[in-house]
Amino acid sequence: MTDAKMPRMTRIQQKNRDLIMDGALNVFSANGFRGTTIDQIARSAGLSKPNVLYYFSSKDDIHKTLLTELLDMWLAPMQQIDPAGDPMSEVLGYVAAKMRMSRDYPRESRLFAYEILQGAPHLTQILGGGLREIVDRTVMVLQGWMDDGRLARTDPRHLIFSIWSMTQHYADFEIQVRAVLGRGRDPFDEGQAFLDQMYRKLLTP
Amino acid sequence: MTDAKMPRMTRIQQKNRDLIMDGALNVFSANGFRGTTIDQIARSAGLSKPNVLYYFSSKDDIHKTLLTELLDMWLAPMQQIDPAGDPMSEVLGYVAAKMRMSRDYPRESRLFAYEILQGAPHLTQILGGGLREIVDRTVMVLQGWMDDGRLARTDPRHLIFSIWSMTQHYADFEIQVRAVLGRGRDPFDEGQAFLDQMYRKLLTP
DNA sequence: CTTGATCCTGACCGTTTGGTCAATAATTCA
DNA sequence: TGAATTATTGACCAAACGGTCAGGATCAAG
Repeated sequence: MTDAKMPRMTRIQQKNRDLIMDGALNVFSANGFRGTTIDQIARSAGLSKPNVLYYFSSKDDIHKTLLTELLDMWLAPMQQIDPAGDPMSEVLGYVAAKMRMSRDYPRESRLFAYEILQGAPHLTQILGGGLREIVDRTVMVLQGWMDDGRLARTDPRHLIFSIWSMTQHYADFEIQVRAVLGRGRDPFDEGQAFLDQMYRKLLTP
Repeated sequence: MTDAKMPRMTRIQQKNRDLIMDGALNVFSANGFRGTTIDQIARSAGLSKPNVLYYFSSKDDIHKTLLTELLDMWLAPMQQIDPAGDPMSEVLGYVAAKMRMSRDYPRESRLFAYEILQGAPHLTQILGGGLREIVDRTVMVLQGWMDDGRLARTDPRHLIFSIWSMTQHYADFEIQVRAVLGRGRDPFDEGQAFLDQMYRKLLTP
């Protein structure tokens, strides 16, 4: 689904577009859209500014492409929840997966955080459309488990919000977290342990 | 502590500085620091750009002043936790207070969210200094309650992180929350109910 | 090697932006 | 009232920024 749509893509095109996406992710996630210049992206990608604009028509184009390319990967963990699995394991597994995302892909987390904060100018369709459907599907699964008495009753949608906010907090506000915890501690390990305990307690029937 | 330090402040100065602070809060919280122009602040305040720069020396100055002026108010709820009060009520009261802040002061929430996301260029001192002390004090109180068996054991610092992230999520990512919930629902009321239930369950010994 | 397509860049352009300043208006107060 | 202080603004500047373009370099294929 990723690259099959454009068979006529040179190795150079492939490589440079990848470089630009990575550079753009660096800069956008650190400075937001308005705080990012094409020059910074070019420098981070190791290319010249006009060369960047040879592959993408505008800064907006880069940003939009980056968001849409990363969205699937970003939402993947929720879609891997298995309705046939053990409820507690599935939920805790999802929490752990999201926590791993925050640790391993903080740039992506911040990129989306900026976008939503900004009012999601490039994601409005997805927010009201695809995302809601994905959430609804998960809500059904959770609701089913609760109806079966295999999970304590809670509002499934706010449960999802809580997982999103708490896991992404460790990536988006990492500086604050580290400042409060001090040195020599691993925010992600500790956070993972805390969340595991928290959701086990909350969701045990 | 707020205005007593500068007795020689005209009514006009007082009024215009307030207008600028409010306009700046509007624009900064919506667009972030780099996404904000002095012209936008001036327009939102109903003043001209040079007039804004008559009261503040630079855009940076406006931003810094705004952050420091709002910080106390932002951290107030945590300092109102009463070590002599009932543990569960105090914690749930704090959660409710933070939730009310998200509903009533979403601009402030987003302002700080942008700042932390950005790497807190204007708050580094406060993050490593004052904030940590305030948190430490609260951590002591919580730890005491847990040691006395009046609250279930958890990591107090990560408990605080969870409260911050979940309550502020409803302000910072309000667009996403509303998109997922759909119309006709009150995110803040529902969120408050969810959090109340969640923390009651988590913290009951 | 030749040719056509792809790739790359220095120089450039118009606009936006943070900030300045001299001049004018309004306010304060003796 | 009148002088001194404070408040306000249009015009302006230099730097930064998004984006363009003509022309040259590189590459793939016959």
